[in-house]
Amino acid sequence: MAGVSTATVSRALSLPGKVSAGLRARIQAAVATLQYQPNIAARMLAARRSWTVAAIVPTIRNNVSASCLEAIQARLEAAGYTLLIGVTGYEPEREYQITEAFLARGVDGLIYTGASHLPATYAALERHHVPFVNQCVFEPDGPHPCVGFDNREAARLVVQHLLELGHRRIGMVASIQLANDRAAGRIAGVVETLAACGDPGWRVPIIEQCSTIDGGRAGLALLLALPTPPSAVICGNDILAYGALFEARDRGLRAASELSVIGFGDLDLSEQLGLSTLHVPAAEIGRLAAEYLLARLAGGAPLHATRIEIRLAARASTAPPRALAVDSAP
Amino acid sequence: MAGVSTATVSRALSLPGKVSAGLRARIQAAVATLQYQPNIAARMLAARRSWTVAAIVPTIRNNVSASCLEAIQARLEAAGYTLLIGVTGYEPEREYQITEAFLARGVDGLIYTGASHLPATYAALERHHVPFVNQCVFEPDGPHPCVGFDNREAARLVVQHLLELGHRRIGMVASIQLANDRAAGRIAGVVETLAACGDPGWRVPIIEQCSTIDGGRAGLALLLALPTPPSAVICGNDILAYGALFEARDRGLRAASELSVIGFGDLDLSEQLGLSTLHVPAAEIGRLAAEYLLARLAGGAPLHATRIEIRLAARASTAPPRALAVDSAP
DNA sequence: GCATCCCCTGAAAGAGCTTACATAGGCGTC
DNA sequence: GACGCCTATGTAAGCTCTTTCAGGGGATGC
Repeated sequence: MAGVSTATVSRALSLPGKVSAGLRARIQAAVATLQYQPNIAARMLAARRSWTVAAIVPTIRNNVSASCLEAIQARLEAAGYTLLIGVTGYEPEREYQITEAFLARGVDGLIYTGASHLPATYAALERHHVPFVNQCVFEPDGPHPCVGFDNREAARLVVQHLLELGHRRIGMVASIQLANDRAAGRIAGVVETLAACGDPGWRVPIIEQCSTIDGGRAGLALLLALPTPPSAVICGNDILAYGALFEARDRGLRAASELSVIGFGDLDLSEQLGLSTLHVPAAEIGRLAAEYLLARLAGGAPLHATRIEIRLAARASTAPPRALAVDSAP
Repeated sequence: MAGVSTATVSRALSLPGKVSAGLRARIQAAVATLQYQPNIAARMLAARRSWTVAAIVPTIRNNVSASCLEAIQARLEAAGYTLLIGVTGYEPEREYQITEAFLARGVDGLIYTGASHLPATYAALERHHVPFVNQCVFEPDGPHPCVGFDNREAARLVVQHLLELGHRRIGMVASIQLANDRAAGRIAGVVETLAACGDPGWRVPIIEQCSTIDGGRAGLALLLALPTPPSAVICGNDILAYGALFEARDRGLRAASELSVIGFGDLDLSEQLGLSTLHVPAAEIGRLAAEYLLARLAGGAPLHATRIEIRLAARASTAPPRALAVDSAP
């Protein structure tokens, strides 16, 4: 209709700079009147490029994941890419299957959460020569590109907050650390910091639970049943912390001075519930992860590891333990 | 490698029944040793079928959406389809763009939330002859297939619950009804039911707010600033209800007898927060929406409209209003 | 004024699969 | 025993784009 070859149309659409202005206008007019839309399958086949990137996350049931995904999507779309989302449910085997499925679909890049993936997953990535990035972890010395923060260091911040408030008997309700390096990092951070700066006589009790409200409740219940229950509880994430908070409330432990609870992640509701927590800038992580991949896809060699600043959001759920609070009264 | 033609391989892979057992085994062995993976782009191009279905939702920031999506994904995967997710942020124009993008990608079917979409969106769907279904609405007489419940009827259930508790002064914090037929349906249901069964002297105040915690807080604040503030507040969804609950708490309105709040949706946290709400079986809706599409894709003519049963979850946030509570005391 | 070079465009060859159609056996039937 | 039909497999023609390569035409330089 524009009186040109298909080659020129193809160029006008994907490399507008390579076609003269007159032709480009004619082609665009024709495209508009014909409502022409390129067949993406044919484009993928011919160009060996899908303009598709996949993000594989353990869950979409929390705002941190959602923010992350939204940020990734926004950045990717601006660059003309489509986002595919995979949800593993924290199962490495499932993650591998999803990886294979996406690779078969010809995704141009992948974004993972955490750095601990099945060897088969890494092998598949290697075999297809597809770039990827691990988000929510920071391992500058590791072999894989990443965007995030050091979970041990984050845990240290949390512990120090509690130590400064005067807590000595500190417990933890962690999420299952098997196949979850972020959970493992947080546990390690708590243990290390307490070993270095805490009461030498205190062996920190750690309960691993599924990341649900009920998991948090059960975890706290177990901690409170100990002969010497802790005065402060660190939770592996905010969902567990909500559970702990609700369980404490139901047991009549209302004030933070009776039991301090601190979380990890800073979900939307955490501020409203007065939960002290480690704030994670999810949207920024997502955006930078997408940025990394786009740079790779454009042929660049972006920074291997990007560090994200985190900060502690101290709120009402943490306070000096009762004994101290009394001591320090005038 | 198996000594057969590509046609036979293709058949062995997609229509195993049409190939003899011996060859099938030979081919599968070859596939395994070569780690052969079909090129999906080529398959899409040749078969004019992408084995991809898209779900377009307003947001993924709540558990109802997430449950829905997970259920859709599970059902689709079982049938060999891949799910593409689009997020509109409640913007019809964006929804249209996403639709066009997915259509260009050759999706085989689409799942929408609600039934009010831009004419351009419906036109695009029509033009491509792609089947779709609207979930979370039930309009047996409407022109479009749907899986869900009648939002008016649901609102009626909520109003009746409050009326039965003895509330007469009922207000509403709704989500923005522009371009959101579910919000509009709920508002209409509240107004109608109250007009029919409520106090004739009471004109129900309705505040529309964005579906956020802060929206809920602001909405409640406005209602409480009225000359005759309501004794019970219906919220368009649970997020708004959380906001209302927090605002009420911060104002010292602790008991449901001072101010009853009821939501819509029944998110994970609602039970913990003691929020009365209309329970929506999100996973079932998602599963059935996927089921509908799969049936269409298989050439069938499934039910045009599927009704989902809903129920009211009465919890601590609703109670008889104070005056009545006192009256009914012995 | 002619040669050189560069820019723009077109022709044509794939990219890797599916599927309609052709073909070759195998079997049942009369 | 021959004919016909059915099933299993092969042949080859697409599906719709991208991209290499070649060529034409205009501008530039000497």
